[in-house]
Amino acid sequence: MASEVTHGNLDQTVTCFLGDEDVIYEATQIFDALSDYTRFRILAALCAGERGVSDLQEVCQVSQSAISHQLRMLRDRGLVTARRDGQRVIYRLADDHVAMLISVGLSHAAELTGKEGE
Amino acid sequence: MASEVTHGNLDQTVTCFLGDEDVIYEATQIFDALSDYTRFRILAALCAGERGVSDLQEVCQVSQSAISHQLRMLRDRGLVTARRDGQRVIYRLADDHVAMLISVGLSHAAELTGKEGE
DNA sequence: TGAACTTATGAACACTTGCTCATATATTTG
DNA sequence: CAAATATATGAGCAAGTGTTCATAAGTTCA
Repeated sequence: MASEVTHGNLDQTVTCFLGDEDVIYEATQIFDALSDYTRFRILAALCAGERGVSDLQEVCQVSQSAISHQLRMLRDRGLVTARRDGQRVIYRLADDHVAMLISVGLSHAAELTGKEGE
Repeated sequence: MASEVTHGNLDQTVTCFLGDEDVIYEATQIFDALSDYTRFRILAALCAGERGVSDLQEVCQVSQSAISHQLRMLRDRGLVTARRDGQRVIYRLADDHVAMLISVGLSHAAELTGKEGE
């Protein structure tokens, strides 16, 4: 039941940044990246560690081109970084903010869906 | 620095639900609701407590129709509930999952933007 | 160098989104 | 009831999105 997440002064944190357009916009951009099924799966997969493009392609079950386009967007937005390893390109999360949000989002989604991980 | 959020077994939570299409879809829907500037401001405003439509309209600086359309979407997705009070209609968050995500999102956005609330 | 393999990219397209405009519905007051 | 106020809704549209298709670019190996 309920997630293991705790957060002090919730309302304060929110009202604190409510007037700051930049911060709000940045927040919506992060959520936007997480709002697509393919991208969400990419990022969720990367939570467990770095992955090659072909691995991600298999996990997400979409075309190579589709994966590559989405990876580009995630790269452009600074959510993932890439490095080459021979013919392959390995992706990883740029930081753990995203992993945190995915975890929180999944927990709550599970709760709403009535599958609150026993 | 860093947010006050903590979360046990992050990777476990993620990999636990990674195979569950329904849960993943539900998660993307939540993030989608938070990915729009207007909706985000609506929800962030509601974090501080219930608000009437005209209040939200003023906070978000968009037309009455635009606010109403977005509120409908948030209602349809179960993120907010409404009650009538005379001529007015008062909205509030359906649960605190959303407040939590907004809080986490804002904190991280602030950090990325270099405004990590001192 | 030239295949084979892997990833990236550009164009095109169907589909979605968030808004505006006009209008309908609901509530209060005179 | 009629007018005023507050909110909701439907149609329409410009802009954005995620995919596919074709092709380019980078890497390895013979």
